[in-house]
Amino acid sequence: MISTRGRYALRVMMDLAEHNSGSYIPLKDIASRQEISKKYLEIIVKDMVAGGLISGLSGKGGGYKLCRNPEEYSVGEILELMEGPLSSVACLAESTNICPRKDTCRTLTMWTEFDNMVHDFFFGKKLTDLIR
Amino acid sequence: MISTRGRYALRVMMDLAEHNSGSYIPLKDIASRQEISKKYLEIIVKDMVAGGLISGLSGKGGGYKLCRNPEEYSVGEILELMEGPLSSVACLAESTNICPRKDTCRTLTMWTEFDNMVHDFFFGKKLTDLIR
DNA sequence: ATATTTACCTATTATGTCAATAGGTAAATA
DNA sequence: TATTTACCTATTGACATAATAGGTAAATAT
Repeated sequence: MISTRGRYALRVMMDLAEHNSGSYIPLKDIASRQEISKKYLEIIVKDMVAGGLISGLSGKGGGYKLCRNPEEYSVGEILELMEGPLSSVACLAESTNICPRKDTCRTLTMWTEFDNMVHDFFFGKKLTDLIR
Repeated sequence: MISTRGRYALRVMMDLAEHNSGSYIPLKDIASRQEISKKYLEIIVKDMVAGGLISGLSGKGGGYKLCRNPEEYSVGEILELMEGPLSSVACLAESTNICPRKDTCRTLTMWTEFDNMVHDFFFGKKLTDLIR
């Protein structure tokens, strides 16, 4: 299930896309518009900067802004950055995580098929599709 | 992400389907074939009985067996019983959980569309599709 | 220069879930 | 009556979630 990390990140991205004037938007403004604790958003937004989704600038006139055009962001990349791999099962989440049952597993095909479907769905959806 | 509860339940169901002679199969046998802790399986299997997936009989000659033909079980109902609602977000998991933002939420359509896709996928897959 | 604004950093906390383990009771059969 | 089996209650360690708290560094306006 998608947690607040992913959901709030999407809302921050939508907020930034709607106020995409080129200047930086203070987190204070985003937090008050979205009615989310600013302190908690700080943690989330920090990861979004580290992940290359947005850029931050300190000081007066500072804040956050998008790094690219809104249509160039997929929902999938935002969710995956915040939530980790969008995998249905642990053994498909990381290549290092090798299951001893993988050669005989009767469900692996199903999980793989499912994960591909999920991937296509979320990476096909763009940030602009949400704003409409 | 699907936990051991759902994954182990699927394996128990597949095991029962493959040894579906009409008689009861002791959990001891299932646990040793599947190489899963019998003690842990007890918890899982108890919920499967309570949920009407399988029936249990105590005493000698007892154990567990399917209530229906294998092709009459969908993967979705097994997973949903063990994992709870297969919802992507909390506000779609239970009808009692009403979000104050539901009338203005820009992502609700996406989550609904996604959940429908997931539902169709897992309820379309039958237990017999896994055994093949 | 200095005050102000803002991002950024580290730490802590309460609550809950996951994946088990442990030991016992009740039921059914040989 | 002994044995086998399901079924029941309780506990545990590890981890994740959703925050809160207080401080530091950077950039700008005056």
